[in-house]
Amino acid sequence: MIYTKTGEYAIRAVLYLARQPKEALVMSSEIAESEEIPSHYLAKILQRMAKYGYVDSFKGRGGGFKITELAQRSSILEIVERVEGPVINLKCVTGLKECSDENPCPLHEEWAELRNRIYNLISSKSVQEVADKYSDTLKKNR
Amino acid sequence: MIYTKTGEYAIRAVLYLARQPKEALVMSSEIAESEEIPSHYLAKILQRMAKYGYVDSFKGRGGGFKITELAQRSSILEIVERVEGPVINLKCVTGLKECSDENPCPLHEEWAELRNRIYNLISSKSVQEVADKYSDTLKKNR
DNA sequence: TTAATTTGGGAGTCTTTTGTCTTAAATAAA
DNA sequence: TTTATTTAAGACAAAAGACTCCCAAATTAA
Ligand code: SF4
Ligand code: SF4
Repeated sequence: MIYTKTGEYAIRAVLYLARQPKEALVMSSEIAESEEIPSHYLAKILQRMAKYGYVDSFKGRGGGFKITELAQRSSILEIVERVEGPVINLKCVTGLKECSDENPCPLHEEWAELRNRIYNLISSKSVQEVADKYSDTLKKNR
Repeated sequence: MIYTKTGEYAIRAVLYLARQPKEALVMSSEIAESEEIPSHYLAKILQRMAKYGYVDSFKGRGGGFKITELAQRSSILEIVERVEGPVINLKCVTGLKECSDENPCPLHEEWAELRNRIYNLISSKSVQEVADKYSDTLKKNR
């Protein structure tokens, strides 16, 4: 992955929630089972996501999580960056020391383009858009 | 980075060696200093690279390392994979669970293309080609 | 032969990430 | 009210990655 497990779990969870019927509450354990994520670990992540305002949480019997509007209109990149710390590891393929746009290694030109496109790929669409289109293909292939 | 520090250090070291005059020996400590890599840590990596046949090593005063032909004609990807274990983490931007070419998430099509291009970027050129072109730009900008 | 230098090899530490466990708080149902 | 359920919180454990240190082996120079 381009980001860490924690970030990946966060995205998978939030996309799972985005695919649920409106206002439906889903338990942490259900998400963990469906997405095959370590249950307690995911619970922690969801806890933090609740603080960040990406999910709403409800305790007690019948409780669970649901996605917020904030998360629905956020991009995948935004959520990942919030959850797993400052920036994403998208700097360089080689990580050479002496380099910049003026002093580029032979891979830089193509890499810079790819890096931009990746960045764009995960920041230009909202979570809800991605989730909806995904639901569609899941339905079609049934 | 797309790969780990260890892999990055290995590549930087081998590219450094590739830029040296033919048959020149360079001490581990010199590479470490130039490339700003923790000295003892790099020593370990070079040790392993010697086993893999990517560098030749010579002990004692006047000793050091030099790149082998194997490394010169290898790709960056090949060396990284050898040094830091099985495969590179280039699987997916989202890491969704239910997905394949038949059941793709909305990002898959573009991602698959980008993934291929990244793969290609670091596997199609030899270390020596990259190093030579890099030396050129370093010279020009002087 | 002795001393200095440089890599080889292995043990060990520190940090970050990942994952587990236990208990408390809130809520809902019995 | 009591019990069951579900999230909140925090301590803890395990694993991986990054980095350090020490001493042995080889080689060169004095
Ligand atoms: S020049 Fe660009 S591609 Fe090359 S090492 Fe620097 S940032 Fe990476
Ligand atoms: S469909 Fe493709 S892009 Fe989407 S999660 Fe699967 S592998 Fe990744």
